[in-house]
Amino acid sequence: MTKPRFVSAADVARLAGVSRSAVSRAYTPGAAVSEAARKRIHAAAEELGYRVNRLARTLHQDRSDLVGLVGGNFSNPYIAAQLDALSCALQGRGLQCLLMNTASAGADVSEHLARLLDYRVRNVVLLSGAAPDDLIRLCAQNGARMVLINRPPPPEGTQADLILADSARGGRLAAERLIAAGCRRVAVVVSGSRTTAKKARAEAFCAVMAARGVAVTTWADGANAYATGVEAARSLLARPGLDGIFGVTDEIALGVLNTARHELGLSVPGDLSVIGFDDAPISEWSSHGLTTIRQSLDALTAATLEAIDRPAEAPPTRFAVPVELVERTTVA
Amino acid sequence: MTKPRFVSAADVARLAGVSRSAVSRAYTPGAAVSEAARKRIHAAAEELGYRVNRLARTLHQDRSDLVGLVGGNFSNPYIAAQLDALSCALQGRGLQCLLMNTASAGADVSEHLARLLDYRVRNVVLLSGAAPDDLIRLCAQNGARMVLINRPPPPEGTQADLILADSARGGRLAAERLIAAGCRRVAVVVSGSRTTAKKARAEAFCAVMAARGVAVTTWADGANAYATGVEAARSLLARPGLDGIFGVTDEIALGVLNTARHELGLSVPGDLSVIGFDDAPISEWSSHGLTTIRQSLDALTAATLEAIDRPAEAPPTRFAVPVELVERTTVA
DNA sequence: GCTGTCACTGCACAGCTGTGCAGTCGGTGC
DNA sequence: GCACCGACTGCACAGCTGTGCAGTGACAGC
Repeated sequence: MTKPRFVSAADVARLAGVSRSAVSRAYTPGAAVSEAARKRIHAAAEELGYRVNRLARTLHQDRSDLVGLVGGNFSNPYIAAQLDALSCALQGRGLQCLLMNTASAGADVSEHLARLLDYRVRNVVLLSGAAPDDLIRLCAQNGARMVLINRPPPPEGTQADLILADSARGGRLAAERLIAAGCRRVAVVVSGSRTTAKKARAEAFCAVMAARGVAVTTWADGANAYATGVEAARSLLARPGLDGIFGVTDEIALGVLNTARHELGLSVPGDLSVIGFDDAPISEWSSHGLTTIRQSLDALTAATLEAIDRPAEAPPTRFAVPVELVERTTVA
Repeated sequence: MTKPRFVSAADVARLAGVSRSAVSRAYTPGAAVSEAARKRIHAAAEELGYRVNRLARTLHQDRSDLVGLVGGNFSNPYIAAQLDALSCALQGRGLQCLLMNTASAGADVSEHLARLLDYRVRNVVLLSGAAPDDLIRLCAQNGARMVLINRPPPPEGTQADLILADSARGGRLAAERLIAAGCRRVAVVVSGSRTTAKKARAEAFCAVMAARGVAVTTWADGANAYATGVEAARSLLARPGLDGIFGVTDEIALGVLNTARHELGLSVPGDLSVIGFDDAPISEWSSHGLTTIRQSLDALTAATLEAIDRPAEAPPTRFAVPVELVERTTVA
């Protein structure tokens, strides 16, 4: 038995008794093929299980149908929701998603990411993690438009679309809400590897608090993960005094919330108010009811699509994703 | 300004003053190139931002480096965890993940899935959703090995590796645990679109209950989602009587759990015991503490890798993923 | 100086598709 | 019968890479 191979247009042409060009044309809308030939070709293709090789087709065009989706931890609830929404939307546009998990890259994230270019992706979308400068350069040199979601803006003059939730406004909303709840000693929890977006959320929060004369403790350590929130809560709440905590991410905030409630026996929002940022699907669950700053997933997805639709040579743009306070039950 | 294009080996050859073959060889380990030429070529490539085009390279080989990952809802916590682990593992093997979200396909899931073959994926891995017969045939005809994770086994004789958690044993473990807790009137919640795996979990559960003379109510409706658990709980617990519920998936079980506790004011496990299946990361969170049947993610990932490593012409295999009871706090 | 060896090097082709261009063939109008 | 037109059709090449094969040059051995 011969080793199974992919069926090619030549195989179909042989079976249908036409030239290979005819096969190609039978799959190109608007191309000149007789109805009879098209029917014979489709029948032969069906029999053999033929599918047009998009890889070879890409050689002819200047861009492929592939979009590189880069993320660090796809099990983060908000990232997962983004991934779900984005992959749906992209496929609706006839594009395919090439996934890239940076967690598997050891030291050389940069080399790992560059591998996306090996597949001639037409776009690279960064959902999390930083964008190494050489990757941005590489994308520009190859005409692959790059989209950064809530990532630090690249150095001046480099090509990359930015999609940014209004972190500063979000941070202010969170601060004002805690103040309205009567909090007088608060903390903000950021992950150690703080992206600009997360830093901006924290800084805007601190600025408002400073203006109102409220003392802020900053906890910055660990990954952007649930465990970080747990650790932060244990450490920050070891001694009483704190009455409000802002988790710079829902996942962190949920770690804080659960630890406060179930491990330390605090009443939220009775003893402590907790507020997050993102509005991940699970934040709404009745086990959490997390008050949080929502960055609209729809707006974020729409902006990404718009950025991707722009031609490769168009100048980079900046999209603003609106932010709003979602009242639930973790703030007094 | 000319339209930016991908840099090709010819461009590099021109700049480095060598033939295009030399460029190709400079990126092929073990090929005959002088050290001097290799250095010049790498320098030129670096300057231009050249990357080997894997799409074109694939034309020469009989398989690509692409693995198709198919799922229905990537924001399901367990699916997301699978995706995270799998993408990491595959990339460690030098393979890339082509994502396929079946949620974006309307009626023609089959056509949507077949599009994966357009990219000459070397494997198709189904994380959720059913495998249409024609897709299985298509994969076989093109020599792309197919891997089904907890999916219904395809018709006799078709080529597909099966990775199956021991659903029956899991269902039995769940039943026995509820019986040990003293439950006398129980329910099982399955989604409407029940896969064989989920059906098998429910059936094994029911069989044990029947053998012990315990009445079982079956709730089968809606998607495999949190909302299904919520609805089921509202409906099933409208009148008192039930003292144990088995959610065929952690996400469903969490919907039941949260609704019982926070909406209906029941004490779990005081008034009601709840048990799930999967052991998703969030089940462990102190806000839930869900007792559940764990299907080892490590074993599942390892089995998938093993299946993928097998040559295309090797006969299909069946991998068993062990299952174990994880005791937490939702069963008396 | 001649020959053989060895390390490279480049040509040419394969691998699969899309497409410009020229050619075929039937049909129509006169 | 002839010119013309329109609808197809196939050839040949482009697009990018990997590789067999022949060729080139240096160099050692005699």
